[in-house]
Amino acid sequence: MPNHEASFSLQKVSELLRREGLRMTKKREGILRALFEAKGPMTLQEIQSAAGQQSAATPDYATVFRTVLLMEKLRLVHKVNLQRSRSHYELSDPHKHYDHLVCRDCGDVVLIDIPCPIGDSEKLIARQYGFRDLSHSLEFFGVCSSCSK
Amino acid sequence: MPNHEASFSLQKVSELLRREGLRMTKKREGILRALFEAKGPMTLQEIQSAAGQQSAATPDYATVFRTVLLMEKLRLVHKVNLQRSRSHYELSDPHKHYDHLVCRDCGDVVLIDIPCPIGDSEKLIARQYGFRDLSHSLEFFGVCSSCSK
DNA sequence: ATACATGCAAACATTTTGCTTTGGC
DNA sequence: GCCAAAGCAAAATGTTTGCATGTAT
Repeated sequence: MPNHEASFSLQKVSELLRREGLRMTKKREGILRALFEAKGPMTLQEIQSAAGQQSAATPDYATVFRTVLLMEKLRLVHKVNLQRSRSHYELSDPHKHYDHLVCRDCGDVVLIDIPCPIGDSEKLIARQYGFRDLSHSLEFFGVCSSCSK
Repeated sequence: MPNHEASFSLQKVSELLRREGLRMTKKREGILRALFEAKGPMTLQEIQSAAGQQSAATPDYATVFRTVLLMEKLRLVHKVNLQRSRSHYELSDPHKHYDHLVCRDCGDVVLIDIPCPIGDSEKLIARQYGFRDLSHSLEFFGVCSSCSK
């Protein structure tokens, strides 16, 4: 059984950082673990407190901010648009592509793992508009069943 | 030739407001015109200054904020996720569905009018997850040709 | 006359930065 | 020991609100 995790693990991130002359620290490890175990997109605050439970010491907010920024630059993490005041982040694990379904009323977020209807469009658009290195972000908004009552 | 604009005009918005006991004012008209004539998603600041050019007096920022908020509640306007610090807004004209292609480097936004591959998924998802009243937001990110050089 | 709409200024939330100290290699 | 990372606190940015004033009906 192929282990997809293996291609996107702390190990790998560690190596990636090394190659850039950067370091894998306890704090970064905690932050990454938090993201690995996330049930859905997280705010910086949520990442911070989840990271705190991973290892004893809760990282400073600025540390979380800068680490997530770094991961974003390395394209290991990306923002998710949930139409809220704070940003939410998620791992860019190529083996887990999730789109999101958000309740406009209570804000609940459901991960939907539909066979992504976008992959083909992506190539087409890249060619047509001369863009390269495409990715996309797809969110659905609606009213969930509890809020419909 | 059917006039699609007719179903989504100042007139119509005016009536909609009336029905809610609200008013169509000069300022609101300017703000709406700015949105009608938008070349792409706009920030509140951009809306403010474009509205100022529509009519002589530039509306206060708070007025723009509250007007856009109101239009959002009426579902005439929605936020677009461009992964920037400020929010961008766009008319929810049902006859013009645009998805966006954003350059990760220079931030340029291109409107793409592809035959939307999502409509079908929407119904499916609504049924499967018990959500109603679905809409979606789809953005592509990549590097544009100028930035590739 | 009565609300709704606006402007102005202040409050708030969140993100971002500067600088000092700590710690990985 | 050197340089990156972390912590702390302050600044910057963007959004939201309160209240007094203006204006449409």
